[in-house]
Order: sequence, then structure tokens, then C-alpha cells
Amino acid sequence: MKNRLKVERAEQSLSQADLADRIGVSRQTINSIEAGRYVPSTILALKLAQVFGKPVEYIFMLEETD
Amino acid sequence: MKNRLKVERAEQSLSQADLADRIGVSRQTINSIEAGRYVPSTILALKLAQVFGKPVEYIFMLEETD
DNA sequence: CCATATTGTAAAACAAACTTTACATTCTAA
DNA sequence: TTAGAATGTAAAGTTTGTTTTACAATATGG
Repeated sequence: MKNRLKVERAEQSLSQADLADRIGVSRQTINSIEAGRYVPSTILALKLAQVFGKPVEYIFMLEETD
Repeated sequence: MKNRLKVERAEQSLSQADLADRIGVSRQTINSIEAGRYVPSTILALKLAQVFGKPVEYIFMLEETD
């Protein structure tokens, strides 16, 4: 699964730490999701989408391998 | 987190097993998600939303406690 | 009513998410 | 050019998702 976190974060000038604080997770969680090291829970995805004011589907996209 | 899986499934006359097959998980995974016993991964949420042709946000909704 | 499909659970085992700590690297602004 | 902020990553540990197996309860169609 791919995601647009880094881009969305850049558009809002939010650091990984800022974003992490906003949704109540650790900075490493954000970093790891951006790096594709793991797939977040749906709760996280909904919160992230909410922060950016965009649909979950716009921020996270399935790949063939999923 | 709440979800509309049971309702969507009913509208399409899909059994838990059918749905599980469609997205490649076990029946108990579907059952447990419907029962609120756990929160699926974002990959699962995207696949479920895809099966029902509706946005993730329509099928899964955050609660205060999330 | 009876057979069969569907659903609800539960336990054990494994995989993956997430936290905390820690440190090295890269960016950025003064 | 140097200090501080931001990023990348890693290891160990905890929590949570997911599978498999299994069985009981409930629904449904003939």
C-alpha cells in the first residue's frame, strides 16, 4: 500500500512530530508509515484523512501486491 | 470505531464467508470486525470499501473513544 | 420438522502494529 | 558555519490483528 502522507504533510508544513501529536501516536509511527515499513490501522487512517481533510482513498492506495 | 459491514453485507446478500473470500481473509476476521472485537488494517478497510463501492469513511466511523 | 447454511465465539499460535529509547544523518535558519 | 530542528532507522518490548481449528447456537428453505 502506498500513501501520500509526506506530500500532504509538506503542503501543510507539518513535521512528523506535529502530525504525530495531532493524532496521538509516536513520531516513529508516522515515519514508519511514510517509509512503508508498515500499514496503519483503520483508526489511524481515518484520523490522518481527517487531519488533511481528504478521503482515506486519496491518502492511501492499494497496490497489486496487497 | 463503528462500522456498517453487517448492513452493507445484508444489502448485497453476502454471507460473512462470501465477503471473507472476496477480500482474502478468514471468516472469523469478518465476524470479529463486525462484532467490534478489533479494528482492521487500512488495507482491509480499503478492500471492504472497494467491494461495497463506497468510501472508507462511509463504512467505518471514528468514535469519541478512538 | 429436518438438513444445511450462517453466525457467534473461543483458544492457541503467529504476524504485524505501535511505543520507547537511542543515535546518526540531513536540513535550515541565524 | 554552527546550533537546533527534522528525519531516518534500529532494537526490544507490548499490544493488537489475523489464522486455524473447533464447536454451539441460530436462522432458513424445502
